[in-house]
Amino acid sequence: METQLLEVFRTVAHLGSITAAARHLRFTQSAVSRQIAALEAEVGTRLLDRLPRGIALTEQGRALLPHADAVLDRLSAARRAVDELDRLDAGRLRVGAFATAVAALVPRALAAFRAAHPAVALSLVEGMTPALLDRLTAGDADVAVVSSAPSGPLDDSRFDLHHLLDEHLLLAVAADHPLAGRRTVRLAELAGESFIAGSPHAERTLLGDSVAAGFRPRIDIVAGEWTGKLGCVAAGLGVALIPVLAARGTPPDIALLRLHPDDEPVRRVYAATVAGRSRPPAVTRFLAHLDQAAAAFTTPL
Amino acid sequence: METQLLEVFRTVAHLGSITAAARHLRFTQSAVSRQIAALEAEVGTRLLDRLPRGIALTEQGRALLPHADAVLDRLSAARRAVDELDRLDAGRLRVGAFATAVAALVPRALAAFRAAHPAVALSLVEGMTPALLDRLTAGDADVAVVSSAPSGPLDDSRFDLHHLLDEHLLLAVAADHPLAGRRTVRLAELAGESFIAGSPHAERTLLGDSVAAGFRPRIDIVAGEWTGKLGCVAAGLGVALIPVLAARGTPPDIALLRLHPDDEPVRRVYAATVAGRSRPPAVTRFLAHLDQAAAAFTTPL
DNA sequence: GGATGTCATGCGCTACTAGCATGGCTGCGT
DNA sequence: ACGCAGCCATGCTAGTAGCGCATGACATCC
Repeated sequence: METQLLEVFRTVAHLGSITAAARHLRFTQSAVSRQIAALEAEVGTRLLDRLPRGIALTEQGRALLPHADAVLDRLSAARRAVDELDRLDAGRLRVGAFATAVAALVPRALAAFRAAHPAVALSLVEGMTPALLDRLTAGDADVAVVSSAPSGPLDDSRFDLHHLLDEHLLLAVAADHPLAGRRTVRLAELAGESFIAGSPHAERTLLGDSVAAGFRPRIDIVAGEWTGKLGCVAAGLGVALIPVLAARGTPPDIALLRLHPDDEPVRRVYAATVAGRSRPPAVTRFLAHLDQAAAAFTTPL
Repeated sequence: METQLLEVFRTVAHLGSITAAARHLRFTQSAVSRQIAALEAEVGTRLLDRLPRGIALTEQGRALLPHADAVLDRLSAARRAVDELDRLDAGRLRVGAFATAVAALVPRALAAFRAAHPAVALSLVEGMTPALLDRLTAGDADVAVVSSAPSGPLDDSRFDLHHLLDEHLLLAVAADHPLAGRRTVRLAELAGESFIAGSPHAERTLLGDSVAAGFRPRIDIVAGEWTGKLGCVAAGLGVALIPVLAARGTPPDIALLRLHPDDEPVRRVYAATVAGRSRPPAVTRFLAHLDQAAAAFTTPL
């Protein structure tokens, strides 16, 4: 029972005439007549009584009509559903992101996205890069904002990596620190400084890469949150490295210096999607907003 | 969006593979591949991600799938509905019949019909022949059991008349009446009898036709119901004509005589349906039961 | 690294279906 | 009362859509 036959049948039933239905559907009368005949042959019964003036539904025709209506209505609903998805008038977007990205980059992109496509349901999960990638492959997230270092290159061929930005590291020092007036600084100059880091083991901190190059920071204070680190820095307890992405709204008692390019560990930030799978429209669109948000973090310094 | 495409799409989605779906649907892989491509072209989006091992639904595919399921399910429901109607596993039968037919003929036919097709909803309306025919044309009844005389020939070309029987008239006399032992009687012999009839005007009674032939019955008692008439007859108040159809379960104090064929007014009983319209399956089947029931009223005398 | 699975696609053929024309039928209007 | 106009069915023809048979590209598994 092809839908066109049902469409024709519905029109004929509604207009009460094969000829009228043919005109309405831009067919010839013969075509419609034959389509009705085909439908009747398929269901094995007469659906219409041919009267001298038009047609009338038989019992079976009356039984079929509401089903035909329902089928055709659902069909257009199906089309609408897919179209809405394409036009981002519906659907969802499940984003995963690592902690620092949730500080500003991802929220800004999400805000811009929601302003443009308010009908799309958003969700955001913070997590570590490996966990985020697991979510991706499990189908629990549509896109994950992840970073490459220090956990090693994540060029796993199972993911499409859309490069967003290279995250620069800033050195936070107290506003009255001798280095506070400088624009850039070299690691070597910091040999005597006390570092406030996320882990007592230098290898697991933002300086992990530099350790291999021979630089061993002195870590006296361990703090997990950026706000805590900055508080220690402001109090003159030491210096800290913070990624640009986390350096939003730095208080005035803190000065931020850029590291010399040669000393800077490379932390590449990507938006990852599952390789081989086509990106849902919401993801494609969201990537553009991510790009825009990322641009705001690469130019200012 | 033709239903075959949806069927193919559903199978592919369910089996996770175009090749598997092709096997399942008895198509070649190329055919299925092309049908999916056609569906995708029609909705304007990719519905499947082609993976090295089978396929996976895209966001749009996931959105379409439940609709496809619903459409196909409804489609088979439609087919079932029509089939049930044809097999008399559903539907309704609305019968109209004149008063005497409701006494026994129609109830017996209905009972037999219901025994054979319990799923069909039955309804029965009693009425006069013209009103019944109006119900038919108005579409409020499916079949009407009507009688031709005395209201004149009803060969209106708007109806298909299925002849059921010629209703014979019986003369009811008291068991101790002089005529009680006879098998047949002529009208001329009844000139002196007192008639119990439905109307004081002989023209409007069952003898209406005979009036034209010169027979004028003496009507002393008017009774509308057959039971009332028979009561009067049994009490020796007179004689009465009753149609065979109403002579069911006659009490023992009544004797029934047949009129001489030449004196008998012809009352032809038909099952009428609207001309030009195909008969619903229930009606066709019911006519057979009516024929059977009618046979029981023609043979016994 | 060959073998085997996946899906896409060019090619030829068939079969469906649309249009055109005609014919039969019925009811309307003159 | 009779022709006419409208309705639907159908024989015929042409275009095309869709199938199967190949083959090709690609990735995985043994």
